[in-house]
Amino acid sequence: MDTPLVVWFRRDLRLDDNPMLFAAAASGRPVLPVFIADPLVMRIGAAPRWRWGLAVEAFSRRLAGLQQRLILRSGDAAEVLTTLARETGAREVWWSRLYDKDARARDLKVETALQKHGLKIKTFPGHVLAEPWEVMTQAGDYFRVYTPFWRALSAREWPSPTPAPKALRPPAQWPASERLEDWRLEVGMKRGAAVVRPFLAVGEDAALSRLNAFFAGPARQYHALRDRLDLNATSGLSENLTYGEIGVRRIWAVIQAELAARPGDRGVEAFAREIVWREFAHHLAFHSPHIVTENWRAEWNQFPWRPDNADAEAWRRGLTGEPLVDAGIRELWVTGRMHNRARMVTASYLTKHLLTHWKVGADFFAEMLVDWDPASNAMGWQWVAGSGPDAAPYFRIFNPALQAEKFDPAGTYRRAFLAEGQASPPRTALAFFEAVPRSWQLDPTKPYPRPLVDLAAARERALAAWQAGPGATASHTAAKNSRAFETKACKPA
DNA sequence: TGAAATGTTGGGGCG
DNA sequence: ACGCCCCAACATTTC
Repeated sequence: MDTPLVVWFRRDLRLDDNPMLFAAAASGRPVLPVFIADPLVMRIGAAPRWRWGLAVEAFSRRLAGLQQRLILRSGDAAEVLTTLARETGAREVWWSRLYDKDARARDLKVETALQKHGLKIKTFPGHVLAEPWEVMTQAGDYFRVYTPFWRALSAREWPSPTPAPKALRPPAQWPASERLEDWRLEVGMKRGAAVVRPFLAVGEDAALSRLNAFFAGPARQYHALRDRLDLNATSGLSENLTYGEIGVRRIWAVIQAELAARPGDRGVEAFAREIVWREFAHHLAFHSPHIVTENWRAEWNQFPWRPDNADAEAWRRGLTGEPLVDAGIRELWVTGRMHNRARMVTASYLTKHLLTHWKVGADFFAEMLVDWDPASNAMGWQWVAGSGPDAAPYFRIFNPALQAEKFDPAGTYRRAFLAEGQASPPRTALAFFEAVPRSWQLDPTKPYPRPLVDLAAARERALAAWQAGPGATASHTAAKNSRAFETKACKPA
């Protein structure tokens, strides 16, 4: 068999810890790497689409180091792959599996179409540590609560990362490639691209540097400091994981090595739990694909969420008048990302204080986040909203003022992103005004907006809505009632 | 990976 | 010296 293998890259733009590429190298056959600008790439949000292009560019260079190329094509994936196979004589197409609804629907369509043309398909793991069907309850069901999921997953060993291939056999002839610039992936970013670009760490080398820097520094203190908005205590790897510039098995291997050297290290353990939250999101997206578009818990379908509205627009613009909320949103405009704690606070504010549907917020994040991932984004929003997995037996409403006191005690984070009222605002705070559309006519010297809502009153409103709906049927209420009933019924007369 | 209400404790002021 | 009150700080309970 000397026909070339088509290896279709999507969210696995790396050489290291890439089981598909490792197998392709081991096969000894000519390898034809391809990236396709199909609707799943072209129809995502502006920021992730742009960032994906940067990942493709970096990965092309990496392949060039192996005297290889990344063929670029655009169009329907099934058609592109069929054409490419016809042009090159390839009889086999490989890819790394993805698990969210849209990707699976696309991949299934591609598989069917290619098989019709007599092409062989082979798919590989690598995007997650454990395949979604590998971590199940005793009863054979999928986990709906994080802690038992964590216990089940972390108790087991998972495949080691494969090394980067030293060589990849090129095909006898290179098929034509489109030019990345012609895809205009940056077009939706407008003024944002220049502002956000300096905050990115693009490509496999940058990702590995981040991993090393994290374990050389913040990892030890991660358990204590990861929630602090005013410190750089996180790994920043979400941006790279999204496009597969680093593999989770590589990260897991480093975690295990660190834990072997320092058993019970609380910082490293806490980091492992965050990595497993990502696993949880992907597994949920596989087992309950509706999580991306529908309330994960059906009892939330009657909740009086407001559709998109003027308050939500103020939220998107970082103009709610609630300092921590606006700081978070402006961090997103300026850096393309947001600290996880700020994501929770801004999401809680939109869904509770502004009583706006989580999908409005999830859509905005999908447009803006360079680390946007359908599974993580959906799970995160639904978790905060209350309609998702791992719900607490009470209505979780973050108080932005209290969260600011706890996680930004000196106001450093807020000052970093809120220019108004500062004599000489930091660059990051001013950058927000360069990133947003001019048509908004924002001006850093104008006064900071007054609060959109009274926190206490908005809290009461949300609480009342919950008690009238999901809270009335929540399991804890039922359990409490039945306990009370039992007590009465069982008490001797 | 919540917040507020409620309960407990202990120190200090003061009669 | 003592009891009482107040309140902050912390812990626990409740939603």
